[in-house]
Amino acid sequence: MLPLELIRKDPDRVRRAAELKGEPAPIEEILALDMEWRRHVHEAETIKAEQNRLSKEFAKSRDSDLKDNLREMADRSKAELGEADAVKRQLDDLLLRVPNLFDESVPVGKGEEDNVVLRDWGSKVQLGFAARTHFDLGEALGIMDFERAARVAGSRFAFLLGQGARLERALAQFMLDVHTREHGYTEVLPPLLVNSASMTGTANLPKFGADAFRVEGHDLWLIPTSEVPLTNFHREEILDADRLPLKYTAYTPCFRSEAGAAGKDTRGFIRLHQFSKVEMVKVTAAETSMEEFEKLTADAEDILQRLGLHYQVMVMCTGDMGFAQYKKYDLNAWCPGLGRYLEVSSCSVFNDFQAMRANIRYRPARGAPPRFVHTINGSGLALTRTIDAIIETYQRADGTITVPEVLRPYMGGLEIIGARPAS
RNA sequence: GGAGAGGUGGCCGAGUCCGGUUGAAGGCGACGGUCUCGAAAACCGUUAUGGGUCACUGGCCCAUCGAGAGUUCAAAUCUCUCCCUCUCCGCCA
Repeated sequence: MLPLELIRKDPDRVRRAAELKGEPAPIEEILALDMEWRRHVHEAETIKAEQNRLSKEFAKSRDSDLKDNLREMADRSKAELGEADAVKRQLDDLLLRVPNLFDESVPVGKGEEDNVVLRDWGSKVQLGFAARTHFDLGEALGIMDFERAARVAGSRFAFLLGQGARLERALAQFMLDVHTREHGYTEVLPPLLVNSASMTGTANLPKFGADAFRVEGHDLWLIPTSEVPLTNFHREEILDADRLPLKYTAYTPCFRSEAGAAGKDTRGFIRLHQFSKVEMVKVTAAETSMEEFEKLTADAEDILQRLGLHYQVMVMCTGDMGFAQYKKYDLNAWCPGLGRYLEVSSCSVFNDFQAMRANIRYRPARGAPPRFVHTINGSGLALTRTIDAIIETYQRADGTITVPEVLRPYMGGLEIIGARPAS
């Protein structure tokens, strides 16, 4: 969330950012409620101060007139405080619905069409034959099964089998190894269910509850991304500055209801209720967040490059970057079978927007007052779609798939998926 | 799941029965100072967070002892609900 102080001092800036993001922001209501809240708080505290003073006097005098007077004061201060709390609750709820500001470098735009490709790496693979889709190849090879998944769970689920399942395991190992050994991240195996406070901390609540799965009868949600447990790991903490930046990575399944995505990407291993992802999360000091954001993006790109996948880096425009993000890059990998790029990573910097919600602070120097940390996260990478890009990029004319060299050690030396045994 | 014990400041730990100058003793740690060539020891001092307000590089006030509600003039202390931790039993991977 944004500091109330900022909305008081510079409401126009907040209004403009919300407008360009295409998000409604209840600034007028907030300002009105803020005034009302402060009026009640001031009144309540004034009465309470006097009541506290006289109460000490009563402890000595036991004067019955004074007691009557105090009882009346207690009623009044309680009533005022009740009013103040009620208004504050409304105010806080509205504050959680105000979108984040965005960085100067973010292009202004309305939607997808206004995103800007910053750079690309590699080039579209020349196969020399008609490219097939990953789901076509995957089903033919018996490494993907959508039909049985529909029977066992429902639409938007998939089975990976045999060398396909192994491919995902290999990718996860490979990514985690690179991030932990070379990029300096700490590997985490987090809870896959989190409470509402955590979901609010990362801004998945209150606005986006419909996108996640909730466990019936419990205050628990299936994580839509491990960003939620990783970022909330330090919720309600004050960290020492010399510990920053903290860097975490986790391989987990992610669960999304995909409400509102009806009819979109229904074919293939693209938009599922459950998919897995290696996530990277950084907790940084305010001064270094933009730099660390670029580095985190580079860490994700490093994986794509080692896998030999052609991709582009796209900076999301104001209208497409999301409610909570301060700046966001999407990494899109080329899939020749689909004939389009698939988003395999989304890297975002939030500044203190999540930190304020999750109340994660750090002490810049000894004795200095605490400040909110900045949080950053990005996929490094989404496993499912990376598998799609690999299958489509490394497909061979006979429908088998070459295993990218960096993955072979993780696949027991296997070079080709689907090859018939030599015997 | 059953029975019991407990959750207090950066940490340890009093206080809770018998409610009141206790935002909280004492210890440890950390920081500043005295001493010393320097260090250690000793001694002195400092050491929570959020918020409101004002004649604002400071003062005054309010809140916070797991969370929430209640009783009371007054709650860390009494009552209720919830959450969490520990021990034992049961059950399991």
